Amino acid sequence: MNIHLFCVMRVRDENKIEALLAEARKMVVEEGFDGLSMQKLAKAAGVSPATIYIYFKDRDDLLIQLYKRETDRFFEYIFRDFDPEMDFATGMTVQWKSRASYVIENLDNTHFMEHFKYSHLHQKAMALRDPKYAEGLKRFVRKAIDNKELVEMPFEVYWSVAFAPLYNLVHYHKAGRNMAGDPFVLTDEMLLQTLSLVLKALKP
Amino acid sequence: MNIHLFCVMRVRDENKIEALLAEARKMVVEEGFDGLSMQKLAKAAGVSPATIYIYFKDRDDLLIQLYKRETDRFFEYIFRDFDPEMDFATGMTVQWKSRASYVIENLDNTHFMEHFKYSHLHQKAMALRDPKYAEGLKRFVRKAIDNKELVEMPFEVYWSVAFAPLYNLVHYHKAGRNMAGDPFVLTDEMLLQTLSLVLKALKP
DNA sequence: AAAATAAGTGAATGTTCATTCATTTTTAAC
DNA sequence: GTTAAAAATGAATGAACATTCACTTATTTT
Repeated sequence: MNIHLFCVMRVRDENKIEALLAEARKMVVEEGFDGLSMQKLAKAAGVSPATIYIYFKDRDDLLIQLYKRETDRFFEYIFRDFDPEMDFATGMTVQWKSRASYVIENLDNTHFMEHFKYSHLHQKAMALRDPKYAEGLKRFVRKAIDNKELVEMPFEVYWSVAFAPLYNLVHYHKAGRNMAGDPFVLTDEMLLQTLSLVLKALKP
Repeated sequence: MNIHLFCVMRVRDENKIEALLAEARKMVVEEGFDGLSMQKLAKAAGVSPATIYIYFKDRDDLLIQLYKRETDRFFEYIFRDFDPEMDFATGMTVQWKSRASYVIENLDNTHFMEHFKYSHLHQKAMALRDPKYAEGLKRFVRKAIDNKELVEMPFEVYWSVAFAPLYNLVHYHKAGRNMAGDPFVLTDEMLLQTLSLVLKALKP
């Protein structure tokens, strides 16, 4: 074994990885998981099919890495201004508005993340998640319940009441239609009203 | 043209259609849309691949027909005991509990419907929907707002606050895990609490 | 500039895909 | 039991699929 073994090497091209993942996301959002083929992806990203396999073990690995990257970016953003020690109303508002602005500004990324949650790869991908963000939110909720700022409830009930309505509205917005097929555009006013309804539900 | 043209004919085998759709749903739920191939489906349903094309135009048509069948069955069930003329608290409770019991008892069907909503076929499938159910719910909401039993809000905000938390909880339940990867089993108590939180949010 | 090594490739591999077609089977009316 | 017509089929088709491999290119240390 040579001491220089890890020194003589050409650098990984991060731009290629970026391009591949961005194109893959676009293809999945536009045509579904069965619309993502490795040869079409290679062409769209301007590389050879073989190059994909330098950076990713296989197709599943590429999708899992993409999901991990998307969730990392998402969590980093929404926890930037959030502190579990905030009082409940402040913390909820910060957390909710961060999520809202991220998903509105990143409709494709959000669509991909939500779509991925229904795939059989989701289980495998969850194992790679950094638990620190979920832990922070859990601590925030536990503290709020202890302080009587939040009705006592399981964490999953809290999460579902607090955030599921937001993602549902954004899904309509991305489609441009509501559940009945009517045209729909999400407004700031609707977002603020939804937040206030959610707070009303959760506060004692 | 012969008068017997429409009399001499072999009957369509509804069992085959049932078997095909049931197996297709199972394959999509277990392996995703890219896990559904026509040859594997034919084998699973015990027919020849060519037989599928007697009943369905192509793969997309099969998926769209399946989605239509699932949503029809779902809406028929949840509107069975519901009447738009009910007062708000009663109507909401009936509607919510119907949805809850259907989705809990039909986890695979629900998973398929939710998954399908993120596919590019969803737009096409929505055009086939009978609008009568959505109309009933809209009338119910309009009347509740007029009667001051429900805060004034867009229909989409109402729907999202009212029902999105339920579907989110059921998604965790089906996976057996919450968003953080912890084991999760949905209980009746959680369902009832979620309903009461939602009612609190919506009532003036 | 030579040597070393990873990055990158185009063409090829064998497989699986959706779909079709020539043919046979089943059914129901006569 | 003959006839008509749809139902059903197995085998075949060509396209598209994920992945690999022998090879070339680029980069850095020596």
